[in-house]
Amino acid sequence: MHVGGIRTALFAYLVARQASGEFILRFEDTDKKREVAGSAEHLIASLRAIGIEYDEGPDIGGPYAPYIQSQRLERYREAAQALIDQGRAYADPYTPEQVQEFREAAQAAKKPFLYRNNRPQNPPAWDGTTPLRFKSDPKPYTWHDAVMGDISTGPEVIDDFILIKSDGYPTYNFAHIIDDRDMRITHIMRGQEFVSSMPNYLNLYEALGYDMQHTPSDAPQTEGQALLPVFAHLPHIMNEQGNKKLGKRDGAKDVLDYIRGGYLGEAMMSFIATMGWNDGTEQEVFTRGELVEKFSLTKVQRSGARFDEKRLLWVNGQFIRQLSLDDLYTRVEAFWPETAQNASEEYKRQVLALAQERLKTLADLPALTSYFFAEPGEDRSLITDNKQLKKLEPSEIDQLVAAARGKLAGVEQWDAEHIQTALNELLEQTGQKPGIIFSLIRIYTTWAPFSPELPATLALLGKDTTLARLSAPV
RNA sequence: GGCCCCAUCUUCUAACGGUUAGGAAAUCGGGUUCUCAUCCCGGCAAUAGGAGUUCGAUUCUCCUUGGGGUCACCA
Repeated sequence: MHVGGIRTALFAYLVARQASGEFILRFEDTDKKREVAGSAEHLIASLRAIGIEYDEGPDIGGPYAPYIQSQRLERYREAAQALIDQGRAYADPYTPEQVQEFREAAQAAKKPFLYRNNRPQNPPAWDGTTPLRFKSDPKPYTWHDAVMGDISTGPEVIDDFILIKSDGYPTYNFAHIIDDRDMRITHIMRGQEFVSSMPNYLNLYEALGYDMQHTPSDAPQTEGQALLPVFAHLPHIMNEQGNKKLGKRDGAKDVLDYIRGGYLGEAMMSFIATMGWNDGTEQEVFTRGELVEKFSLTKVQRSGARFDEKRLLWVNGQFIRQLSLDDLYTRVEAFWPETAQNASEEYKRQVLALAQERLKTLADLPALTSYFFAEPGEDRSLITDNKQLKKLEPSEIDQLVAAARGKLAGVEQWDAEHIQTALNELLEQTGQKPGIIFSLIRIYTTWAPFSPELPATLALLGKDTTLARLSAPV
C-alpha cells in the first residue's frame, strides 16, 4: 500500500473522525484472478502503522458484516435480479472476441468504444454464465464533487457496463454501490481516475431509485429513498518526475517500508495529509488531533502533487525531535547497533538523548552512536583531510593529544561541566584554538566524521575509555 | 482521437479582484568555543502564453499550449 492509497484512506478517516462518524474498512476482493495472498493483512498493518483506526471491518466486524465482498455475493445477485426484473439489466450474448471486434472497429473509426452501440435486440435470459450488463439510459449529468467542484458530462460517456462477470463475481462498479447502500455509506473518497466513471454510477443510482437531488449532508436520511453519498475525488500523487501517477512500478515504496526504514507513523500521516491539503495558514506539520480538527475537503488541492521524499525526511526529523526521551526510547528499540546489545538501559538512554536532535530517521541511530558501544576503527583521513589539522607535524599532534590526556586525567568529577572547565584550561595552557585541540580530542575518541558536543560525549564515554582512546598508539 | 479534470518559485503550497505575490522543503551564505545536527539571520527563486471584463486580474470569462485521467469480464 503506497502513499497514494494511504492518503485516500487518511482523508476519509479524517472526515469521519471530524464528524464523529464511523470509518469502515471493506475488502473489495472481486477480482479473483489478481488476488495476492497476504495483501489483506498487509493492508491492515499499513493502516495501523500510520495511525488510521477503523471502526468496522473484516477483522473486527460491525453491524453490516461481512465486510468482504466475496462473502456478499448473494446480495449482489438479489440486486441484479431486481434490475433484470425492471428491465434495466440483461445478459451479454457476445463472446469476449466479438466484443473485442467491436472495440477495434470503434478504434479504427477513431471513436470511443461504446458497448451499447451493439446492444443486442433480444438478449437471452441470464443464466449466470455470461456477463450481466446494465441497460443504461444515456443522458447528461451535472453533479457536485466535494473536491473537484461542479462537473458536467454529456450522454456520450454513458455505457452498458458489466454488473456481474461471467465468473459470478460482481464488478467494483456494481458491488460498491450495493454495499454502500447496505452499509449506509455517506461519503465516498477515491482517486481521480473514477471521475470518468461517475456518469455511469449516477445512471445506476438513478435506476436504483436514489434521490438524485440531495445528499446526506443537506437532507435528513429518509426511510424510503436512498440518498446519494457525498463524492470526493482526489487528485493523484505523482511520482518524483511528475509525469504520472505514483505507482509501485515507479519505485513507490510501500508505507511499511518507510516504517521499517525508521520513519514515524505520525510523520507519515502529517506528510501525506499535506500533499494536496493545507489549512490555509503557514503551519507545516500537524498532529493527528490537529488534522482531525482542521481538515477540510474544500481545501484539498485539485491538481496532483509530487511525492517529495526530501520533505518527508524533514517532517520526520521534526517529529523525532518533539518526542519525549521515553517515547523515543521505546520506538528505537529495533534500531540500535548490534554492539549495543549488552549496554545498560540507562547508558542507552543517555546516548539517545545526545543523538535525538541528529536523527532524521530512526535508522540513522547506528551510524550516529556506534563509537559509544565499541572501539571505533581508526580513520587517519579525518586528520589528513582536516584543513587545520593537516598542517601539523605528527609530533605536534602527539604532544597535543598527550597534553589533553594529561589534563583530562586530572579531572576529579567526570561530568560535562568539569570536563568543559578542564578543556578551557587546556586551551589556555597549549595556546591552541578550539578548532585544533577540540577537533583532535573528538577525532581520537570517536574516529567519526561527526559527533555531539565534546564535553557531553566524553562524559558519556567515561573517563577510562576517554583516556584509553587518547593514549592509543599512533 | 472523444470525454473529464488541472496549471503560482526546482518541489509542497498561501494570497474576500487592490500584497514589495507570503511560508516551508531543497540549495547557497553567515552566526551559535571542534565536527555533524538543532536553532537563529540572510540570499536565490514563480503567477505557462494570448485576448476579454474591470479604475485595477494570480484571482472572473474565452482561446492556445502544456500536464494528468479515462474509453477492461481491474479496482
